Amino acid sequence: MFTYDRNKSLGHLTGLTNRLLSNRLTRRFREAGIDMTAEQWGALLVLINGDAMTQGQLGEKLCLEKSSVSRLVNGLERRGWIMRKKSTGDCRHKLVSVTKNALETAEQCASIAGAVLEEAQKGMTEDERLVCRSFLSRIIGNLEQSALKVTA
Amino acid sequence: MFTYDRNKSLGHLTGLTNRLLSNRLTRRFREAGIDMTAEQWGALLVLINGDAMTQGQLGEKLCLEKSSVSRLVNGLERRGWIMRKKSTGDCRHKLVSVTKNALETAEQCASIAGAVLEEAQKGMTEDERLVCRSFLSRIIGNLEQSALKVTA
DNA sequence: CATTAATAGTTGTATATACAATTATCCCGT
DNA sequence: ACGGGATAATTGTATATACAACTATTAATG
Repeated sequence: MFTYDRNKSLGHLTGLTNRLLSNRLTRRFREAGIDMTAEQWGALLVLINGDAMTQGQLGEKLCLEKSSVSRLVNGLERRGWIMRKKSTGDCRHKLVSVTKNALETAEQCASIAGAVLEEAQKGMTEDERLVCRSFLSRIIGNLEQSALKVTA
Repeated sequence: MFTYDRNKSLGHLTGLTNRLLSNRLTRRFREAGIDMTAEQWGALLVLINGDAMTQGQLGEKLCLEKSSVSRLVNGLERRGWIMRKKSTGDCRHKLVSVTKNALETAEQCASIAGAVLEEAQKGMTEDERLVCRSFLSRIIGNLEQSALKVTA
């Protein structure tokens, strides 16, 4: 007969970790009166550190399907965290850039996100945290090639 | 000014890892003609190794909100992988159990899932895989207490 | 230059998830 | 036995995500 210890499965652990992290961060934002989700914050970070880019470029950095980017950007736009602008060159491109309001709130968001990450990694040394991230990076590298149709 | 290396953020890495893993597994199931998602497989595993249980118990094992369990179970039921049955004792409970068909397909699913995990962890020693999982477990333990309302 | 290819984004549809509110049932204290 | 509170599940609503189909625009090729 067939056995499989689900609690020792990497898939189980990463799924749970991700869900807990995302859930916690979104709640902290809400408690702080900031109308932003963990995923929106992830996208915003890319834009803050990378300046204006097209949705396609954003999707590439986030490893997200273009339709998912569309909807993520919808949410960010509706909340006033980003702006869309048609590119002057290629009219198919839409340039996404952060708003002044988002820039002003970013420090607080970063502080909240930092606190959540600290809480998550409590009891782990800097070295352990680094090793943990390096493992995840290796896994991502292994899967990256064919996991998304966009990348295929 | 404010800097934050998103690519070195645990949140970024776990989100990406989880997305890639789930996406890849679901696709492999589809390619094999098995109408099942990675998340459904996760739930099924709990049921296979734990026998019939209420949706609440299933949610506890999966760390899922009850409404999410409802909908996950809907999907599994619609596809014929599980059955719902009102408990004879407490009529509020619904007992969830796997179908014969699910049991028959489980071996193949486990094999596919194993292949995906192997692919994900390619180049990592058994020891490294273990350490990686233990890190994730520690993070989960740190966050578990207050991350879900159900648990609070 | 006109027709065909490719590309960027959006929208339809489906699943996964959380939170709030609702429904149905049970249990407890009086 | 009844009424109030607790509990299990569902449903409404919103976001996150993928895939397929579509639209609009650009590029490429004859």
